[in-house]
Amino acid sequence: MGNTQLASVPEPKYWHLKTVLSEALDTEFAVGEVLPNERQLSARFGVARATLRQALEQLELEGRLQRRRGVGTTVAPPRLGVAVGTDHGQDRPGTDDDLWQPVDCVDAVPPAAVVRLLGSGSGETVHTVQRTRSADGRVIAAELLYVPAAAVPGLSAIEPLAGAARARAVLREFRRLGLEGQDRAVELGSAGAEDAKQLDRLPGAPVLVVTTRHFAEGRTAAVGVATYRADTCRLTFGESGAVQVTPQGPDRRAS
Amino acid sequence: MGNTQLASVPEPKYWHLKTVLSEALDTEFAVGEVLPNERQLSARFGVARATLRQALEQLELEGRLQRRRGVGTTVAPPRLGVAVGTDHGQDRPGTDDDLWQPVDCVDAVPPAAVVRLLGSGSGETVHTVQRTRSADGRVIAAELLYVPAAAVPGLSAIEPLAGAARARAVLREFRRLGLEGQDRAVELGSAGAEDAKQLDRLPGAPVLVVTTRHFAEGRTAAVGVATYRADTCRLTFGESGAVQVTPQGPDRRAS
DNA sequence: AAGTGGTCTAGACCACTTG
DNA sequence: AAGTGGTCTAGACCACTTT
Repeated sequence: MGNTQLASVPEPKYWHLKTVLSEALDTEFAVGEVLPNERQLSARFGVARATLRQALEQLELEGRLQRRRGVGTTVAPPRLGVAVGTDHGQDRPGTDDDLWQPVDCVDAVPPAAVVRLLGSGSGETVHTVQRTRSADGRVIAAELLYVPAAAVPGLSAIEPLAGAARARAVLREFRRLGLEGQDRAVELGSAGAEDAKQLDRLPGAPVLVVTTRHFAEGRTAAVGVATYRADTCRLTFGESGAVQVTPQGPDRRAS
Repeated sequence: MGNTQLASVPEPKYWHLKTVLSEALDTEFAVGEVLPNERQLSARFGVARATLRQALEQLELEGRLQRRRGVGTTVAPPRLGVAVGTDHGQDRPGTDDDLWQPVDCVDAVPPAAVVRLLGSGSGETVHTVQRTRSADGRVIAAELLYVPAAAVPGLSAIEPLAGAARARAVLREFRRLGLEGQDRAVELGSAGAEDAKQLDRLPGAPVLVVTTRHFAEGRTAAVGVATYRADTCRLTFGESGAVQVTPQGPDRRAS
């Protein structure tokens, strides 16, 4: 006998490292400060660079760090609380708020999963509006809003429009509908190539995928698929008045 | 000249691998089926095992795969849609629904972030109720519900209780309050050691952290921090009637 | 005991940003 | 050109589950 605790809990190195770094971040670093580079850190802690990276990846996933190739690793600010309006006028597509910035609009046949949600025909093309949402001058979310042509009949006449102008036109028509409600789902995903570019992240970066169904006239009038940067965003589902963009950190359980 | 596309887009191997595997999963495998082991797969694709693992990790993050040490890698079923009630009677702690299963209850001083949300004193101990939520016989979420002693004054008399019985007592008292509303935030996190055990995952596994503020008598009466398995869960925020446990996959953008 | 995924190493090269 | 993080390799050993 002698050692009961030491051998019986072979905590992975990267896990222990993460804990140590996490505490150091709380006490010895300020937001925005750059950490020593990975080679220096791995040497200092006496581990391989891959192991050190495993710890950094976790901390980045938790929104504690921000890493940029060619630049370095910096201490991330607390996550931004972004309101994903539940039934306030807020999120109704087409409203003049500039939460969302129209980018483009094409007609295409949506992915099978979206077709299923729309309940429309399988080969049908729908207006696909591309929008981005920004905060503090940075893009934090990219959305594809799928609006079946049947839902906005007034549009065919304005055909010639393209790009952002076209997107605005579709949204304007869409706004004419009396929206009856929305329906949301949130899940974890990883950024595709296009999303990654818009979010200024590498492909595969973790994102929170918010799928919204917009109801009008008893049917699903549109489906939105928004991808939020999971590293920098905390999605808030208000209800109690406060239309907040609360920047206060919510919680982190004992590590 | 000659090659413009080939050299200009040096897509990472693991990314390409992920795409190939993803398509194979759609066409050649059934849910629950076990894949060849990592050494075989890496050999078959002519890459190092670490590279293969990078692709598998992403697919697991997206809920397409499930890996268990000592067992193997299997094709995951579509994510489970779990309702995170917005203001339906549903989620009121203490209701007899068995969405949540009381596990334990201790009095302790909560993490700083929770203290901030509660607006209570800093050194104050609060009733900390531990609950788990299951679906299909598996635990999908673990929650710590922080209830300040001041909010449930009727409890001190029943002191001797402990464990799950104590938890039920606190919830019963809490239910007596007239809840006025809730407030939620969702963000990405990684499972701590205790959470991981309850969720049957390894520490560091990705989780969706749902922070709920319960309002009563014009104050924050309790704060819940729930961690949902991000690999298997899709959180739904109903509003349109349907109290669903929709098991249909919502979407996945073109890879 | 055998087979699986999980951790770790030491090194190499690449893509990107910045002076 | 120098410095950063990102990708990739080939191998080793460990922890866990199943037989």
